[in-house]
Amino acid sequence: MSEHDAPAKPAKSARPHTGRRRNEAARRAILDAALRLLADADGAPVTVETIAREAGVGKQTLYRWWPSKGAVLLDALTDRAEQDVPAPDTGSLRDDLRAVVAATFEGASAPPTAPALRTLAREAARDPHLADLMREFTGARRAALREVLERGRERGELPKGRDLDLMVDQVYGVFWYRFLLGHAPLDERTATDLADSLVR
Amino acid sequence: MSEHDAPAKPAKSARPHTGRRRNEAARRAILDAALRLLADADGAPVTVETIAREAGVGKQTLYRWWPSKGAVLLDALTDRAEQDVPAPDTGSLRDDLRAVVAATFEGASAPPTAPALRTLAREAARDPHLADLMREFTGARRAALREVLERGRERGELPKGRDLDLMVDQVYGVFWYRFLLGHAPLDERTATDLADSLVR
Amino acid sequence: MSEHDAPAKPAKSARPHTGRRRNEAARRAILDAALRLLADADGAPVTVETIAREAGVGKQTLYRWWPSKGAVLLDALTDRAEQDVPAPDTGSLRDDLRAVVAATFEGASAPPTAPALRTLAREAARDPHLADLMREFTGARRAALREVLERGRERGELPKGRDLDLMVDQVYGVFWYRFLLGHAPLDERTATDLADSLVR
Amino acid sequence: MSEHDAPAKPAKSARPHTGRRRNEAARRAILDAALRLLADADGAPVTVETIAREAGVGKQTLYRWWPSKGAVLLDALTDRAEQDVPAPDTGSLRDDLRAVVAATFEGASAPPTAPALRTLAREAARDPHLADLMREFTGARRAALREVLERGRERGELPKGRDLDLMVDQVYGVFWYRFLLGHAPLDERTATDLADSLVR
DNA sequence: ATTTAATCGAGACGGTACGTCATGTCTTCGG
DNA sequence: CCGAAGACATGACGTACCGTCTCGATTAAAT
Repeated sequence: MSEHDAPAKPAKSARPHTGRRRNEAARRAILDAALRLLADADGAPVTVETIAREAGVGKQTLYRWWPSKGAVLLDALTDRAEQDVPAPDTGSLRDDLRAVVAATFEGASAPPTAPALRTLAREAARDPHLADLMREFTGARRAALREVLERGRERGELPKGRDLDLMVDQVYGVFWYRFLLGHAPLDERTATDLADSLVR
Repeated sequence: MSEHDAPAKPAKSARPHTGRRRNEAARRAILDAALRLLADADGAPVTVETIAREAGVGKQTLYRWWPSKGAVLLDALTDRAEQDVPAPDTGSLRDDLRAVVAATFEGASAPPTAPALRTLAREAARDPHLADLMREFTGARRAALREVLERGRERGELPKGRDLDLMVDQVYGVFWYRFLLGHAPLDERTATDLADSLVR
Repeated sequence: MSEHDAPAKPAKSARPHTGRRRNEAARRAILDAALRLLADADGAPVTVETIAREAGVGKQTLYRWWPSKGAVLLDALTDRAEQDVPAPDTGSLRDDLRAVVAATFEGASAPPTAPALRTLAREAARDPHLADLMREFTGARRAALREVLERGRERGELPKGRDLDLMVDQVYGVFWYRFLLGHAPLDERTATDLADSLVR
Repeated sequence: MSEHDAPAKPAKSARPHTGRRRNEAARRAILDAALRLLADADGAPVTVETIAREAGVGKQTLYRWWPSKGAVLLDALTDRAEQDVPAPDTGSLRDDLRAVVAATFEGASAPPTAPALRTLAREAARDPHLADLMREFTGARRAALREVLERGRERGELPKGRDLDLMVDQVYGVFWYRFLLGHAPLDERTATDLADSLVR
């Protein structure tokens, strides 16, 4: 996820690489600065210029490695939250579901992540490139949740006919809808209710 | 891209301005132009400048009557789709719900509305003012749906403990989530499944 | 010289002008700021951004009225030094010539003008647009000097065969050559010697 | 514009790099490329990047051997036109002068040199380093011409009081002034007239 | 019938951010 | 250790929109 399609392209056979290598420190500085700004400015602009200055980096370096500002932001976010797609397997669908939903709600509501995620969504709205990346990102999340549901169905905890994709979207739909509009809470109670409403 | 110098039929002659009273023709021209651009440019910018030019109107006229570009866009959209909040009352919660959900899905997927709504959501992401308006707009929709649910509960079709707000958000959450990401259909089948999953 | 071709363009008959008029204060502020920077920074960059900031003006305003940074600089310089093309008429070619050359040398060496003129020449080297303007500007100067010479020739102070254009270029050639390279002085003594060498 | 992706025959194969010793072939390739670009792009930018690419050379190789881009350009030009400072000695000042001036005019007007020289002057305007080199270069030319004049004065062809430096600058002043502005010719007729006007 | 005042189209204004370009330095690798 | 490749920090460039602010012309209501 850290790049987009870094791999392969062996091409020119004999010359695997020439020239100075990518500066890992600069990459980190950029992602850190991006995350910091994303978190600090709750919904505020977050300009490319600011990220670059904050990271002590030239704008060009940023544009060299990421196709758009949004890509940096998403990268910054996922790079940190890489592993936290839980997908537990307790043997009970209800429990698994409650855990996943609660973790999703809580993870996204925690102080560093929430504003960052919000800003990210805002940026994705006008940056088609970032929108694609977001689609990819959310796709991964959906897939993880779907697996939990499939396990439950195999255990017979769900009727064969249930539309699993719809169930997944009910979870993430509620999450994003409330997260972005902010008209209702995303607390543990809600998580439990939501999970229960699905496995009824 | 349909922007910079579209044929731009400003209809100059047919709409003299009035003085003293608000010029209704200008208002219509603006809303029409906004809707047209909103629909044409699926996700494209839609600048204030463009709306004004397309409507054959000065920017100030626009800012005189709407507090922000977003307000115009939302106005343009709702002005047309004012009445279509159905809220039927068949006596059966399941049937009412199926109808509302299906109507929501279908109404938003129809050619003129879908791109407009999508663009609107995109604009709302960066325009706090429009975001507020959207909150209001979606609030009205939620209230309408909630009424349907309340009627059902009063008829005993729902247990007392059910969180009606959560049910409402499951409907609109799924709708917006799929509508904006576009990873899964918003067809009649889905509408029925979703409605049924709630009144199980 | 202040613009480029502001006049005329009656065109559309009935509507001589619409929209806000050009802000003369902004124009002055820009020219003043440009001249100040031109003078202060002897050869230093003088960026568009700086001029705009110094003048308290948006960059766009600058680009709206001048086709290039260089145009602003030249305008700033000529706008102030408009009238000082002397072209005296004492009745004696030698005296006229001495006066013109000395005035040219002195005018360009005076503290506010010299650095500005130097910067201008530097900018003209990379800005084709400004180069054109400079050609125009120097052309006017040459024409003025040529008139002095023509008067002298008519009085019989110069043989019919003398190439007046060459004489003019000897004056301005020496001036610019020394002015830009700075290897030799442009003092009154030199002015006299140069004038005398031409009317020998 | 002959820049971004010109056919760019880097002549990759024919010039393997050496290691340890300075690669004379690289030096030649750089000077040749510089001269070619200098001549081709009459007034166009001529970036370091372009020279390097055109020469099939890394930028660093360039900066290792020359202190600035301008140094390369000047080197490229003089390297070729090294010897043509004529300084003839016919015994007649008028004839010597006519020869030098005509040679200067003609040498600089020849197709390969003129655009290169023009670009060089343009670059010198913004590159202080190159400006210094140009000062040196022109200084040498002036010295050569001054010698011719001194010989003439010793032969009594010039009065003791004449300011030789001024005479020199009249020649080179006219040359550069016309060369850079291009408002009048630098032909043989002009050369003769100019020489004659000095020894009158 | 005049005045008055708000409307209209047009468009200039001060800003902010954008994405690109060139410079000169630096780092890496193969020969 | 040279040379090609190319990443890096810097900083100016010219463009796009934003929302505000004049303009002169138009026109309905108040005098």
